[in-house]
Amino acid sequence: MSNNKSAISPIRAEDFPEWYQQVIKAADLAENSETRGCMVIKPWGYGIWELIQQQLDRRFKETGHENAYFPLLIPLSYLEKEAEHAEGFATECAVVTHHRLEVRKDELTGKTKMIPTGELAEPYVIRPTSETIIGAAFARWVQSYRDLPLLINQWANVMRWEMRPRLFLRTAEFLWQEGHTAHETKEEAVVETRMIHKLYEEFLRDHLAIPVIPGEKTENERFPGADMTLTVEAMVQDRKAIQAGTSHYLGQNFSKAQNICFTGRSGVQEFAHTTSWGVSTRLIGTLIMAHSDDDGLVLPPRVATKQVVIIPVTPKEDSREAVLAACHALAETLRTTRTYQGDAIRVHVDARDVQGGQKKWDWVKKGVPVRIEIGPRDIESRKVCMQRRDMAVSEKEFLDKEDFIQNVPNVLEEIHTNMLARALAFRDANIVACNELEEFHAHWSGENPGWLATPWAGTAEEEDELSKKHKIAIRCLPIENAGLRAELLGSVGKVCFLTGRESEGVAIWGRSY
RNA sequence: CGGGACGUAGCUCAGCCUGGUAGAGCGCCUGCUUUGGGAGCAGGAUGUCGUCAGUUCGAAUCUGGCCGUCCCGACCA
Repeated sequence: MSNNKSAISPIRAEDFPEWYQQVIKAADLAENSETRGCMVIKPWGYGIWELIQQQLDRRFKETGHENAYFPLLIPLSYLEKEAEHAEGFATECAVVTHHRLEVRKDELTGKTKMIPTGELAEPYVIRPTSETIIGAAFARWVQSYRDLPLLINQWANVMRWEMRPRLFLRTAEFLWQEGHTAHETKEEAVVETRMIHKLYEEFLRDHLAIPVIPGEKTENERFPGADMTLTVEAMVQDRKAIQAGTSHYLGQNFSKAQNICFTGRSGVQEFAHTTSWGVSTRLIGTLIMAHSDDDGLVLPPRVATKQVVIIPVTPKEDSREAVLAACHALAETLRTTRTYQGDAIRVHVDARDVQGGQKKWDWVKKGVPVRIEIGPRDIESRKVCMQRRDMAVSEKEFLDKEDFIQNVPNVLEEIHTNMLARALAFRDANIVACNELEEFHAHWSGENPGWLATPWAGTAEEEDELSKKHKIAIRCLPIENAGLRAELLGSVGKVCFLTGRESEGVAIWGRSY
């Protein structure tokens, strides 16, 4: 039975937030758990995270960083050391106050109750981020300028008691990596901050096929306790912005608060300059919203746990075995002789005992880049039927099997390139220059307004007022070569649209997640 | 954390107003038919009705607390 209905309901145009949740469900990526605000990441979702981890971890190590691990629980007093930082996180901390449970049986009902006892003298905070406890370790580890730089990363979970959780985008507990480094000079620390910023930009582009605008946050939007916060901002399909990664130069704020000091080259005690930077499972939410369509998830090939799925077509019992054998043989050939981006092609033969149409749609919804069908007729003609997730579900291409085998890496790369180009075209079509205040105000009344690029010389208070009024924010002040169209940048004036003062640079405004 | 809606089978939901201990569709299992495709027919299994307490002879149904989900707002490194 053919129909032209989409696999996901509602579709994006009808109800974007609901569509997002349905995509996650249909692809079996994650689900809400019984713990408030926390998700269970299911194998198909966790597999994406594992690939993100592997590929990022490789790059961190190439740039000189080492992994370590620090405690989940942070003494409350540590958080109190840096006032601005403490305030920034105060409202979203889970606190551990007891260290044992007393078992009590209700005499009447026989039910068991667990009562927390053994109150702690000093409560612990479940880390919302680890600056303070890693800083405390750095203070012990650093004695001399010869101990610097210290380049540490940890893969960990953190917890922020979010008021409005959303799968992957904002969960109470989430997985991330947090880099923490300490340097002898400001210059070195800033170079580190920018280097990681660039690394994130490239990772998003080259691995997740998401174009981002690299830029700096204004003072209002900065990480609590940072001197400079760099961000990579992605636009998703409802034209909202997602901060996909951040890299902070923390100055000497944390080193002074935590006494990360060392004897410098001239024999004088100096405070280290520190940085921190991170990306999280929010990247998965970002890639879902950036790429998926009304038939479900669309996975960028590099983070697809299965890049090619082979579906046997077995219309008759007597040819079944031959078809299955051909499928497994093709899978084995692809696995052992072909690579994509340095890794063996990840191939899967779907030999489940379910209808072919069902299999096909399952893999469409899961976003597998390439689907291959092989039936008795294809074996005879030495062909395969290829379908690509970046094309319409109904589109098929019959290819000579040997050509296909040769071409698989190119096809995957083509899908990646297509996805990136599509996302880039969408983003560019939805950022416009704005030089007039009236025009600026009018822009935000639309349903899903895109972003504005404006000249800007306002104060923090003026920025705050505009932000609150329209529920927007300056997403970033783009750095040089941020990848924005020259035509767009060319039409941004030199005079601030709000204050009339000479503009200090371009600001990108948008609504965000 | 404020305002609103909701919580019944794996999923989507009906039943609740007018209390008498559960239903549909989809999914699942079995069989037959079908087979380049999200199929059809027949039969079958599955629920301490979110949780705790109260009212009552009796609670999915009435009342209250708590927990959770979704939407709007505040918050969001």
